[in-house]
Amino acid sequence: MRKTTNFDENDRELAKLARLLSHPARIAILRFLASTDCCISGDISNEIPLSRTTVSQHLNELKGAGLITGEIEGVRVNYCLDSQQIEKASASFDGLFEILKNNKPKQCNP
Amino acid sequence: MRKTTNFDENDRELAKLARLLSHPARIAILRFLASTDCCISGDISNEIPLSRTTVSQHLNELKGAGLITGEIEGVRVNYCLDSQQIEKASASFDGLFEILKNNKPKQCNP
DNA sequence: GTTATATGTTGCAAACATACGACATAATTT
DNA sequence: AAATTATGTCGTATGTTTGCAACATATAAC
Repeated sequence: MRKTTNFDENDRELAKLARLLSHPARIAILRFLASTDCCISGDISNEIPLSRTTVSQHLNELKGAGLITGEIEGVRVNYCLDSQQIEKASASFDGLFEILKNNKPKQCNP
Repeated sequence: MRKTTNFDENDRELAKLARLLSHPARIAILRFLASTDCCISGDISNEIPLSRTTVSQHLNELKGAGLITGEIEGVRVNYCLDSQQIEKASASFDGLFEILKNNKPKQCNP
């Protein structure tokens, strides 16, 4: 059914990135990681109004895409933003919006 | 099941916006609209490797969110980017990435 | 070595998204 | 008014995401 293969490689990449941001929990997680001056592991679960299991899954998706890293440290896991990947993601969105903003006035609404 | 209600209003709005960009067809549609100097209606379907029905649905989602407008003109419909909404969306993403980029170096990877 | 703590994994159900054929509508052309 | 063209809507099939409880693992504390 899903026919994403037929699309432009860049569009597909950006779509994947956008999907990561398409859930408020994942946005909240990213913001939380940016706000703490130390990388906190399970405390994320306390900040997010979802079960630990579900938060863990969201963390995994973010990690899978490379936006965050998770360093095991004894029993704990320290999650961090991957600044480079964040930068790349940011640039991708910028690239799209640059194109979208440069659309000329059209004949249909003069 | 879906518990998005418990989240920050801004995060929820941004998530909705991100969801729109989470499918390559919708990104392609937006880019196509930005690239044509006249707003074309069903020609979008020819540009997108999906059935007319499916493209119509994607157009509807984009219209529902206000990112594009669709002016009926006889038998045809002229779709256009809504520059103001695009600008707003762009600013929302910028706002998030601004926060994410300003994360200080953490103790966990010194 | 047992207990407590922190975390990850599995399996399942509900909700949501995607894709399309078939039908409906409505303006234009013939 | 019949045929054509452009578009939208409905129903339905299937795929994907979200959410959680229950179980598994593994370090640390006692």
